[in-house]
Order: sequence, then C-alpha cells, then structure tokens
Amino acid sequence: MLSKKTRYAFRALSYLAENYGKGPILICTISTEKKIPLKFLEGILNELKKANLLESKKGKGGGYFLKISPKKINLATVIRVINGPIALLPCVSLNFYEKCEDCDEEHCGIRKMMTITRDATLKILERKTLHDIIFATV
Amino acid sequence: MLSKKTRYAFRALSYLAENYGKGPILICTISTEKKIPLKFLEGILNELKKANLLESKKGKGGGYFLKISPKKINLATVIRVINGPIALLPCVSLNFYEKCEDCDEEHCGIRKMMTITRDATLKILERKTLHDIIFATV
DNA sequence: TCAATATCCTACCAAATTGGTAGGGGATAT
DNA sequence: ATATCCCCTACCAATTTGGTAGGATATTGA
Repeated sequence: MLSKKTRYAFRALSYLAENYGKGPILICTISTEKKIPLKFLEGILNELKKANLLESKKGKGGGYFLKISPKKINLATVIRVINGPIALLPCVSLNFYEKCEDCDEEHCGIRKMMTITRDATLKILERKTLHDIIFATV
Repeated sequence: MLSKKTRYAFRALSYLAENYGKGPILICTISTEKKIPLKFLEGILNELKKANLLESKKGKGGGYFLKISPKKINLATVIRVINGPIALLPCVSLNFYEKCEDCDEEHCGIRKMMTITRDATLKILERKTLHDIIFATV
C-alpha cells in the first residue's frame, strides 16, 4: 500500500501538472485546493524538489512548479521518491536492493515469483505518467 | 513491501508444500529448518489455518499440513491473509476496499492508473502457486 | 534598505504498526 | 495418566506514519 504521504504527493503533482507552464504555484494554494495539511505538504514538495522533479522560487511571486513535462514524470519515479521500493521484497528491488539473510537467491523460488511480479508492475508504473493521470480524469 | 511475517509465511508454506502428503509437521521442525522464531511462527500457522489453507492435528504425532494441494494455493491468497491488500490504494482494492474521502472515484486519474497496476500484479500473483515456488527452486 | 513574502530547516510529538516474547490452557494419542 | 503439541491472551520495544511548531533564509518590490 502507498502511504498517505504518497497519495498527497500524487495529488499535489497532478495539480502542478494541470498548471504546467503557468509559473510558480503557492504551497498554500495546493494545500487548500487539494486539501492537504500545509506543513506536511511543505515537506513533500521539498522532497520532490530534491529528487529533481520540481523547481521552486522563493519570495514574492514564488512557489513550486514542475521542472520537466508531465509526460516525462512517470509514476514509478514518484513512488520511489516518496514511498520507497516498488518490489515486494528487498532482495528483488532494483533501486533499494538488500541481500536476503539465510537464502540462496539464485535458487529461491519465492524470489523468482516476486521478480516476475515486480516486472509486471514496473511495466505499468514506468510507462504511465502524470500526463496520463490528468487526462484519464475526463 | 511484504512484511517479515509474510516472508516467514511463504517460507513455512514452501516447507509444508515440499512435504505435502507426508502427514503432520511439527511447528518446531519448520522453525528450526526455516529459521523462523518459534512462537512467532505459531501465530502465523494459526492464521493460515483459520484461512483454510492449513489443517492441524493436536497431541502426540500432531502438527501442521496443507489442507489442499500446493497447486491450488496461489500467492495472492497468502499475501491477502497475512499481509493484507495487494492494490496500492484502498479505493482500488478488491478485497479490502475503502472509499476515498474527497475524491470522485469515477473521474480520478490516480485511481485509474492504480487499477491498471493492480490488474497487472494480480494476473501474476493469482496464477502463481506454492507449487511454482518449490519447482522454481531448481 | 527595509519590510513583506515564501520557501527551507530542525525539532518535536502521538498513534499505529511491526516483530517479537511469556506463559499457560486445552486437546489427543499412547 | 501423562507427555506431547496446538491454541490463546497479554505484553513489550522499536520503528514508521502522519502530523505540528517555530524560526532561518532567500527574494522581490517599494
């Protein structure tokens, strides 16, 4: 399951995607518009910025905006930044790999099944983007 | 990510699958063989029993054993019993559905993407069984 | 240059979840 | 009768989750 934080991230990003190219958007605008706790949202947007998905501008007329086109931000990237691994087991994760204790990975049947599952999931999450989210909305 | 408990469940079930048809297996045998904390394992096996995947026998010569063939126990079932929902959002879950607050599900783009993801994941997890786990081990 | 605006940073907090442990009760085969 | 083995309840520490509070820092415009 995705954390509430990740769901907030998606909602904030959708809003920024809808307003792509219109200049900086205030945190508090996103907060009230998408009903996300202000200070909590602050942290989320900051993380997304550090992950190079967002750009920010301080001072009057400032705010947040997408650094790249909504078509270039896929769902897997967002989930990895805010939620963490996509694979169901650490020993199967591409970006958050951790070795299994007491298990010969080469011959582990559980691992094999989870690898197949991960590939099927990633095939979707890496192909779908913020653009798909906002244009599926109709 | 699957919890450690779920991983224990899979390892215990694999062991029982390998010994399918050989009568009851002691908790403590599974515990030492698969390196799972005894008392913790007790609870796991009990839950799997309540979910009708296992059968148990009390007293001397007792133990646990699979209630049905390893070919008939798919991975999605196990995950749902021990870990919970498979979908990435509650509003997309088939077995643990919860309504979204503040979101028109019919027109929610995030939901649409997560539904597609869920279907891709389930297609694998519902098709693969304990039998596939133990025979992928070679 | 100064004040207003807005992001950024650090610290804190309560509640829930996770990964266990402890200890005894109850059923059953011999 | 008793040794064996599953079953049940309660407890516990560590981590994660979902926030809040308050100020530091950067930018703009008057």
